[in-house]
Amino acid sequence: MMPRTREENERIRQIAKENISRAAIEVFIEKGYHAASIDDVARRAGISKGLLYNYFSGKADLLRELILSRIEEIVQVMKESATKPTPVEQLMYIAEHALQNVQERPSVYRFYLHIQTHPEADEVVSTYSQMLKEEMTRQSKLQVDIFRKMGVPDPHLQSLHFSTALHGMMLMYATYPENFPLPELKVKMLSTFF
Amino acid sequence: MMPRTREENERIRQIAKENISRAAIEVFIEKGYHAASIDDVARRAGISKGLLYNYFSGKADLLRELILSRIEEIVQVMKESATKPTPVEQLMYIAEHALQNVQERPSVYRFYLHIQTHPEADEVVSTYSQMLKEEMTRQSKLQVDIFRKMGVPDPHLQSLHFSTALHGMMLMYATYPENFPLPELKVKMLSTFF
DNA sequence: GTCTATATTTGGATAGAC
DNA sequence: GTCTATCCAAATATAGAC
Repeated sequence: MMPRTREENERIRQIAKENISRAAIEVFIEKGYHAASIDDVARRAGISKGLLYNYFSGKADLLRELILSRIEEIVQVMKESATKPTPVEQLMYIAEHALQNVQERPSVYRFYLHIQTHPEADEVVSTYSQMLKEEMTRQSKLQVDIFRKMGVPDPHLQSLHFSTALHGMMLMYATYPENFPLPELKVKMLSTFF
Repeated sequence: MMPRTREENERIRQIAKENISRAAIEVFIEKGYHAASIDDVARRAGISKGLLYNYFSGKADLLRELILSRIEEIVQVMKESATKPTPVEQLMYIAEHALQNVQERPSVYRFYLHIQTHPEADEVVSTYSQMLKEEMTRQSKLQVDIFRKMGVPDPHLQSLHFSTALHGMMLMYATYPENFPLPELKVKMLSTFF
């Protein structure tokens, strides 16, 4: 039997890591970051607690991984939106994506909102939550540019107004998924902007 | 020396309880419910851990107290709004109060949002968070009635639209207090409704 | 009423066998 | 690579002295 190459080993290790990450977000969503134990995550991933430490240095490291992939996701969406031809289409893309996302997986949005509202004094969580916040600030600057290209009077204020409406909807839907008519509200909201 | 009456004792006990509750919300806001320890709360209240158990049956009981007082606050505001003569004034009162509240104490709003986004599987927190959610649902029904009195075409949808905008602003301000021009956005938002 | 000391539990992290 | 057994720290809760 051929010995495995270094790359092959690396790939296998990567798959194992992703399996654990997936288990982690499931468990964190269900029980919350603090209430979830390493053992919960390991069991969900189908491995032992000891082995988990072979892949992650601890619970904080698991959270870090999830936050980084969330950031990746956000950056990706903004990049995709930039490929659209007109500013309005770009903004529509951002809104559609955000709302579709929360509609499909409200608990995921809930989780990151939960993390974002974590008190700053919690060193572990707040470090990573800070990174997420900074990325969103960066992306919101890009959004201001889009409004600027549209030629509205006060692009900065208009952009914040847009984000406010969007996040309001996401928050409401994530909190009351069963009673919130997202499609109707979406139409109502977008029609006030475009 | 006169022996203290039962009422007097009760009053003293009540003051002690309130002191602990105050300490609890301070500590919970700073460290988060899970990360905060009973000992943290006791120290903040200036008493020993043992004594705290004389007043509260545990950490969950402390949270319960805080949630109940938050619910009390919400009910109070809605009652006050009902004394205003016209529907528009009632809604303005609700909005003004909510925004003033988040502006004065963003961390308090943050804390309750953090609690509200807590996963349902956490039996302790979710029981009380559920109570808060139910009260907000109750109050939102009252708000629909106000819009109905205004005679708008779809009071239910319009009321949700209003709440969405309001909560969006509160969320944005609580998340980015330094960069969010609340007064300007408030004017912008209210002008689209009235 | 109040505190100190202690019992108990939980869970993060490590060591060592296989 | 993987698991089991164990260590250790932290935190809840209680008991008992003052």
